[in-house]
Order: sequence, then C-alpha cells, then structure tokens
Amino acid sequence: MILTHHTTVTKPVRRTTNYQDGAVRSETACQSCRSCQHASQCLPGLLTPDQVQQFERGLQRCRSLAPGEHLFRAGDSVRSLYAVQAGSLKSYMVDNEGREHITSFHFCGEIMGIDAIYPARHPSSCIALAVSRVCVLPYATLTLMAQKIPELQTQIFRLFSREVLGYSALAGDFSAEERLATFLVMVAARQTNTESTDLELAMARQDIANYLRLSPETLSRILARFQKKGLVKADRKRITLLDVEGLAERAACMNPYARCGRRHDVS
Amino acid sequence: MILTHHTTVTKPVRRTTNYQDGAVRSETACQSCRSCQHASQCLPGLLTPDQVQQFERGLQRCRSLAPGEHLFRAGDSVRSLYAVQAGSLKSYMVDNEGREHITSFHFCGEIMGIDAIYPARHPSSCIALAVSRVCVLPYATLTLMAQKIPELQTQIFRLFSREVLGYSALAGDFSAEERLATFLVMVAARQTNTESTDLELAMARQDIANYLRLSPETLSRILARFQKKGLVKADRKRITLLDVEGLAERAACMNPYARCGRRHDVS
DNA sequence: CGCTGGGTTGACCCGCGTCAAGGATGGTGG
DNA sequence: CCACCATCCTTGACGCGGGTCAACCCAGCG
Repeated sequence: MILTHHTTVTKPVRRTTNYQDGAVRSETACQSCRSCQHASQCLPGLLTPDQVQQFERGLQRCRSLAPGEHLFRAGDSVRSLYAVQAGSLKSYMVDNEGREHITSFHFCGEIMGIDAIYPARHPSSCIALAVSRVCVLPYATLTLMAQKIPELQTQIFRLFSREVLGYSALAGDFSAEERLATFLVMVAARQTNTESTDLELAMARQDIANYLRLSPETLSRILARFQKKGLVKADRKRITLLDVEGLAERAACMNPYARCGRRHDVS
Repeated sequence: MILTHHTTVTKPVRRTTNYQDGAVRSETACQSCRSCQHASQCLPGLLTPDQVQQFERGLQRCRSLAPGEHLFRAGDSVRSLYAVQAGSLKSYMVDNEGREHITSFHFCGEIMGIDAIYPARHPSSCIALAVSRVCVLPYATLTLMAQKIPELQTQIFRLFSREVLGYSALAGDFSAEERLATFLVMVAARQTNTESTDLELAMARQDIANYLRLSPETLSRILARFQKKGLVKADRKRITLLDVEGLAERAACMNPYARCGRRHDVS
C-alpha cells in the first residue's frame, strides 16, 4: 500500500484564490465521492447513491498540499473540517517549552479538525507529510447536511468515535516495543482498499518516534530488534509486516480496529 | 467542589428491572434537565427551554450505581450512551497481559460510551468510583432527536470534540511532573458550577497513577514535591490547588480547556 | 566529489519503576 | 471503646528502560 505522493493525485482544473490571511492556496473542483476509492471509510460510507450525490453538491472544493505545507495552524478559527483524499498528514501541538507533540497521523478517508469544534479554534496544527489532497468540508454545510441526511449524521458520529478510539489505543502505559507494534498494526489496519502489509510511510522516523513518545534512537533500535526477530522488514520508509500475528501479540491487543471484543472483568 | 458520594444524590421513585443479562439494576425516573445543575455543560447546553422539554421527553431513565458497580463492560453491545448526573466514574481497558489501563475519568455533565459507537461494542469498561447517577441516553433516540433539534446535534458534535481534546492533552511526551500538573489543572477546569480549586477526588491514588502512566509511588513523590513547593495541599483525597498559575506553567500549557490559543509555528 | 540531513549504533546516564518496609485510616467485631 | 485487620498511601534503596550525546553511515543531490 502506497501512502506517499506516489499515490495517484490527479489534478483537475485548478484555480488559485487569495485569502483574507494573504495566503494563496491552490484549490480545485472537488473530485466526486463516487469515484473516490476511500469513500466507504469516509463520510459517504453509509449513504445511498442518491444521497452521495446530494452530499457532493454541498462540497465544492478540494485543496492540494505540498509536503511541509500547512492545512491549518493552531489558533486558526474553524471554518471547515477536512477529509484526506490522497497523501497523508500529521497533527501536532507545540507546548510552551517549544517542544512539538504529534497527536495523530491522518490517512486516506480520515477526518481532520475534529478537536477544533469544541474550542472553535484549532488546538493543533496540521501539515502535509507528502503531496496530499484534502476535501474541504465547510462546517456549517456539514451540520446542515447531517440534519437532512440521517445516515450522514450517523457516519459523522461513527467517525468521531473512531477518532476517540484511535487515541485510547496508545494512551495507556505500554512499553516502547508495545507502542511500536501497536502503531504498525494500526497503520496497516487503517489502510483502505488493501489487506497489504507493505507500508510506504510518508513520515520520517523522527515523526513516528515523537508520536510514540520515543526518541528516534530507541525507535531505530526496536525496529532493528523486530527485524532480527523476523517480525518486519524495514527499508527506509518502506516497512513490510512479515508477522502480523506476532506484532499484534506484542501490541498487547490494544488495536481498536481489530479488537477481539471479548469481555474483560476487573474486580 | 465535591466529587464523591457526598454530592447530593436524591433518590426519587425507584424501580428495579430484570434485564436480559440477568442483572438487576436500579433505575429511576429521570431527573429533569432543567433542575440539573450540570445541564449547561451537558447535552441540553445549547437548547431553548422548549427544546429542553422536548429533549427530556426522549429520556426516560436514570441509573444509580454504587462504588465499584459497572455501568457497562468491555464487549457489551451499545444500546445507550450515558451522561454523568452525580458522582464520577472511570473507563478502563484490560490488555492481553491482564494489565488495566484507565483511559478516562468521567465527571458531572460528561458523556460516556462515545468510543463504543464506531465498533458498535464497548471497547472499554466503565465503573463507578463513588455513588453515582447517570442519565441513560438510548442511542437510537439520541440520533433521532439530534435529527430534529439542530442545536442538540451541534452540542453532540461539541461534546465529542471535547472528548478528543481531553485525550490529546495527555497523549504527548511529557514528564511525570507535567502530566500530574496537567491532570490537576484539567480536573479543576472540568468542575462545573464552581471556580473552586478545592478538589475532592473520588478515585484512589492508584487510579490517578494508572491514568497518568505512573507508578503510585512516583505519583506520591511528585505530589509531595508539589506540596513542598506550595503548589497544592493534599490531604488524602482532598486536593487544594494553591497556585493554579504555577501548576499551569508546569503543565506545559497543554490543558485544552484553558488553552491560550496563540499561534505556534513549526518549520 | 563533498555536502546535507536523516538514520543507525554505541556508551553512558537519569527518571521513573520496582521492591520492600513502614505509616495512616477506616471498617468490623468483641 | 479498643484490638485487629485490610487497604491505601508514603518513603527509601536500588535497578532498568529508554533518553542523551556523539560518532558514523548512507542516500540523494548539486
């Protein structure tokens, strides 16, 4: 599965717009959800073809980003949520010590900006890791449509829930090895349209380490250990999961995308 | 601010119901949202009095829980979400090593069960820390009402967003001291109806430590350190924040409930 | 070529966990 | 009312996992 800019990012009629903030952004007419291979994991996931059409009428714009380009920055007011159509991005916050904390990565079919709704401002910044394209989902339009299309509302709830779930998987007190294993298994599970265990990660080791609360050195060492044990094969940004079962074991089964679902009791 | 069972938990007409699973639960007619002091932080937050009345008609039941009683368990299917009306609860997951991981605490006015929507089963268990009462929000009813009352839908989105926000605050790579400071400041901020910095925590040190990914011993030591520095006064479960400003500094300003909102840029 | 920036590896060290002992508190029964 | 016990919390001694620092490697690129 390809996550980097090698993903087919077709570029339809482009126009540039001058925004209030002085930025010049490249936006294009929106791709049809019906032709989008990630639609089933995304907002239109539960909609009938008619409803998809109705949904699409509300979405006018997409936005293309170069690697390193910001989609939004912490402090920006929320006009829109965004869905990843191609490429991948990361959200991060900078604390008052100046340290960067990556809070999540965003892959195809995932929604960005959910954390901004409550405070009405983006608490985190979002930046493209590779050439990416995102669907712009004006928040006002989105809520209106969710009002009219029950299945859309349902799917929004589901995707918000998925977001919460993603956080809780790595929130616990796990060892470095467990966190990395969880990360690998989860990223593989989040790939749409493929059961492939061949990951082409767009982010740098540094970013993965930061996200997993590890130093790059530790990440490197553990990856080497996994490789020695035959769990993965890592060649720069291409990581192949050779033993998903073994990784899932090490992940302490905290991957909510593949949760076993059995009951756990505690006194 | 009182978080334990000392909170006034009035007990209206009670009835017991035999459920499919064999459990006998104590449920009572629902308290009116209009008489609930946490309503403004909760689902009815944005509703007009008329809409609140409409909303209340959809909610029939409350449920009372004794300390240590489960509201739901991991693996249960989702019939309802829940709102905390009195008391406090914790959500936890047990990994396949048998270790418990507390994913969040729930205080008055907060919604529980959000993480269960996507997988349609509860990934986590939820247990009362003190005598508590929760409003039962049948999921089907809730979505229907959100369809009819736009402001309710908006508030649901906001509260889901708040949930995401809560996770991201502690997700980063922070020191033990920073995490504890963040926790204290956030818990204080989450108290409804009071600006008090006097917390009566319902959970044991053990639980706080687990939630913060610390050993109880480390938690104890850091609390002692904070006390020595005059930041807090801790007497068993009663913790008084003496220097919120100083705590917020140490929290690395990652408290999303009191976020400064200034722009942070990274290369 | 040499430069640059990311990735890896090794040596060392520190923060926090672990283990163990010793309080404090509260519940229970006599 | 006190004796007893269980549970929770605190404190100290020590060890380990993972961070830090530094050197080196390696690919890509001008």
